[in-house]
Formats: sequence, structure tokens, C-alpha cells
Amino acid sequence: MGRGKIVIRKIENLTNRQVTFSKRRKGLKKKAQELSILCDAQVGLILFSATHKLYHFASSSMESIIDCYNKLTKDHHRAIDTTLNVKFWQREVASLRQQLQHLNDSQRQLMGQELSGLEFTELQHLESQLEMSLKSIRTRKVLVF
Amino acid sequence: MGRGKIVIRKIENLTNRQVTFSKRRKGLKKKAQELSILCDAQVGLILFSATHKLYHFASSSMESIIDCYNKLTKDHHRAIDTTLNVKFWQREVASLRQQLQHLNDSQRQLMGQELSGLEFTELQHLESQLEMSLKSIRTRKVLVF
DNA sequence: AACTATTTATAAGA
DNA sequence: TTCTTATAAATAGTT
Repeated sequence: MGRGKIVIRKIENLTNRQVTFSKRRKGLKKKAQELSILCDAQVGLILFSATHKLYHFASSSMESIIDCYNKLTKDHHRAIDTTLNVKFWQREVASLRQQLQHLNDSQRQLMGQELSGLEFTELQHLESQLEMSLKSIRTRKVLVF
Repeated sequence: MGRGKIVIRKIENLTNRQVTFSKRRKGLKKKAQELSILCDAQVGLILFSATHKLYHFASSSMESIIDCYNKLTKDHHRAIDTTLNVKFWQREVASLRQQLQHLNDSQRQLMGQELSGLEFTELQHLESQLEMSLKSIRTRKVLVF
């Protein structure tokens, strides 16, 4: 639709390409806007020039249009994935913290601290464990000396 | 551009609106495609009909176009937040695992295992620690008995 | 940035 | 829906 017919392929002349981009970009935006009004549709249009400059048009908020698009395509899953990912690591942290807590408690007992919760038999078991430990250590000392 | 001029406002007749939507949607897509080819531009077009049906066109991947759009608008921060969130929990896990490793190692030593890495003075220190532990435990045993 | 000859898109009709 | 076609609109090449 101009002085001559053109074939649709990359315009090699930089100036022509920029001029055409500018003209057709305006045209495209106008048509997008008209369509949204005439047909009560939501339209989101994103353009990047060859020089990576951003142009965009949205009949409502681009946010919500992209969100809707994502909801209807796989992107949604990625968002869920990220959330699940966070949840996974949080569970991991909770579990590790619990393990640490247990280890800390038993370590304390091995060091003779916080024995007040223990029954006689537990104390006896702890005692014999420590006696065995001492035996190993003394044996080892002789070797190292 | 038709048999008559129209004003740009919502077409009230449902059938006409649907027909116009269908025609102009095709036209818009064609122009978007032409623009992307002629001018070596990236184009992303998202359409929702009044009945919430999705139509879309992208010169490359819609994904990457939306990503670029987000990078140049505030959405990007939200994505970074989620990533950082995951990273935060991953670091937390790594740190807790290291703590667990250390605790495990020292626990083993308190139990007389894996002493081969220890020097004489370290063994001596461990021995006196265990002797103190035993003393506490024996005192406690008397109380509980 | 304006102009304008042409091409293209499309409104209305079939 | 699809095709046709008269007409409006977009735009390629020019100034």
C-alpha cells in the first residue's frame, strides 16, 4: 500500500528500515487499539526495534494481560515451580534444624551437661558409652605418643 | 476501509463484532509479522476476545519477548525476588549442613570413633572432657538412684 | 516531516 | 463462515 508493491523481507537500507519501522509501528498500534475498542477485546502488544528499543501498547494493563497469557500457557507452571522450589528448601531447612537440635542435645549429654531429663538407665547407658570412649582414646594416645 | 466508514466504538451487534474481530485479528497478526520481518524487530502480540479466548503471535518466542519486557519494567524485580528467595534458602541449607557435619564429627570423637586425625594434645583434651562428663553423670546417678 | 500514487485492509452485502 | 467488492485506510517512494 504505497507507491509500489514490496516483498516482505528485511529492508537492507538502514534509514528506510527505521522509517518503515516508525510508520508501521504507529499503524500497528492504531489497529491494535481499534480492535480492542470495536470488539471489546484485550490487546497487548510488545515491540523491540532492531536496536532493542522497547515500544508497547496495551488496551488495559500489560501486567494483567501477560498474567492471563501466562495462566493459559506453561509459564504458570514455572511460577508454581519457583514457589514449590522455595517450599522445598524451607522444608529442607526445617528438617536440618531439627537434626541439629537433636545432635546438640545428645552432644550436651556426652559432655555431661543437661542431664536432668534422664532416667537412671539412660544415665547408665551414657556412662558406659563414655567409658568406652575413654578406652579408645587412651589406646589411641599410646599409639600417638 | 470498507464499503463505508465506521466510527471506532464497540460494535453492539454480537455477530458483527465477532466477524470484525476475526477479520481484524488476522489483519493485525499479518501486520505484526510483516513489521517484524521488514524491520528486523521482535514483536509479541496477545489478544483476548470478549469471550476470553486467547490468540497470540510472536516473531520469536513469546517467553523471551515477555522476559525482555519484564526486564525493562518493574516486573523484573519480582522475578529476582523469587530467585533470591530460593538462593537464600539454599545458602541456609548449605550452612546448616556444614554445622551438622561439624557436630557429627565432634560427636564421633566424643564416642571414641574416628580419632585417627587427632594429635596427642587434642586426644588429651578429649580425654579430660570425657572424664569431666563421667564425673557429672556419676554424681547425677547418685541423685536419681 | 509531508505528500500522494498505490496497495492493502476491510465493511457491508451475498 | 466464506467470498466478493466498493471503499477507506495504510504506506512506499518521493520531496
